[in-house]
Amino acid sequence: MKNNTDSKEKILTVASRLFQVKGYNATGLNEILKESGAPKGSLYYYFPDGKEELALEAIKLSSQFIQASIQTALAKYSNPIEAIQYNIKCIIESLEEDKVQNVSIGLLALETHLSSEPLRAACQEAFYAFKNIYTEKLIKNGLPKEVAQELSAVILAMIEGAITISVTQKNVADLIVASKQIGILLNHYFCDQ
Amino acid sequence: MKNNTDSKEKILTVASRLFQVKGYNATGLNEILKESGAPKGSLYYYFPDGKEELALEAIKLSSQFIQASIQTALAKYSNPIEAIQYNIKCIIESLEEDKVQNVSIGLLALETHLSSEPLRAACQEAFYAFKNIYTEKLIKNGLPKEVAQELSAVILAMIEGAITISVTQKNVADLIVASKQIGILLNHYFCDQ
DNA sequence: ACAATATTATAACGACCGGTCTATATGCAT
DNA sequence: ATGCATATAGACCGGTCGTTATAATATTGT
Repeated sequence: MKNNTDSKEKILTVASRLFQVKGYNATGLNEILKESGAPKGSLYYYFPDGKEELALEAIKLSSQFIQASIQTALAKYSNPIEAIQYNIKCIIESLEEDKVQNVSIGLLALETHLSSEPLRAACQEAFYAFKNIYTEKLIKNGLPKEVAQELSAVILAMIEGAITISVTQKNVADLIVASKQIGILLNHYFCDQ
Repeated sequence: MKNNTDSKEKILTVASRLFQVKGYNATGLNEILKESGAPKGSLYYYFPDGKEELALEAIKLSSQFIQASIQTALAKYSNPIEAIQYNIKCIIESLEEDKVQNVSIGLLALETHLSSEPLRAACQEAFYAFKNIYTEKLIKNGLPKEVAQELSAVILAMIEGAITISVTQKNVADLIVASKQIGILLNHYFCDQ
């Protein structure tokens, strides 16, 4: 029998967004159901292990969207500095439109790393995947692998941190500064080659 | 009547730690009371506006401790690069001892920025204060004010982001890398003077 | 049409939540 | 000792939480 309804997808889509924006602990299952219009029986039918299982799949879905965003942005320019700065520009635009969706899993990572090993591991994997996209872009432009890996760790950390501070301050100033300084730091590596 | 017991302080100290580590929404008042040994009546006696008021004071207390840590670390060396790297080294040591306490308010900031304006504003103020400590160190070492402000925004973002990723990965590799690259970035500014 | 499977629907449950309230205890000054 | 102000103690409340259970309904294939 084929799945002919959308309940699973609706639940997952709403959960993915709410978990990213409000966090795991501040998002209730009833809230997800209300917003998705799905029946409660379906939630446990599709996610029999409950909230944690739903969150695990939501993190994976979020990670895929974020990866796609990073990839799309990085593909816009062959120059890695421009590409990464464009990637940050896209994040800035999202935040300015009050869309905190699919730009960060930082909140989920911070709130679950001690309370749920499966969720921590999923966030770790997501961060690893994000870093890898930056790494590949840098390698493709001539940086040695170890340097590329270091720099992508720095880029991701700076973006995550700048998002945290920017949403708190309700302005994107720190992301703009981060973008500029990432450019200066990367320039140091590329122009010294 | 003099306060001859420590209930207010105990509540606040436990709350400060638990809110930082587990977050606001995952920490229940009954948990704070249990751990602090304080009576529930005292909680509402000292914090009549409830959980949010407690969290507000907890954020301020956390901020003071973090500021003190940054200041102590930065005072260890006159050279700002060494000082900031020492500051990060202290954070690394805390994380390695499984002490996520008084190193970051990132979790609190991310989970409350949309749900509580007083808490968001308190976190904003805290971030501003942290940045200011770095800014002053950089100015004292000859950087123009605007540059110093940009760089401290970057330093704080990188530290916050690297903490997020490090606790998720359960290793401090990204903080170590962040420390090194902050050195390289700052070197670019100081050696170009 | 029927059987098997998938999905829905929803009441109920125990646990926990933040907050309220009132009686009592404590501390201090007179 | 008494009275007043401060602080404690803990029962209670209505609400929400995540989960379970079960019956009903929908869907699909033969």
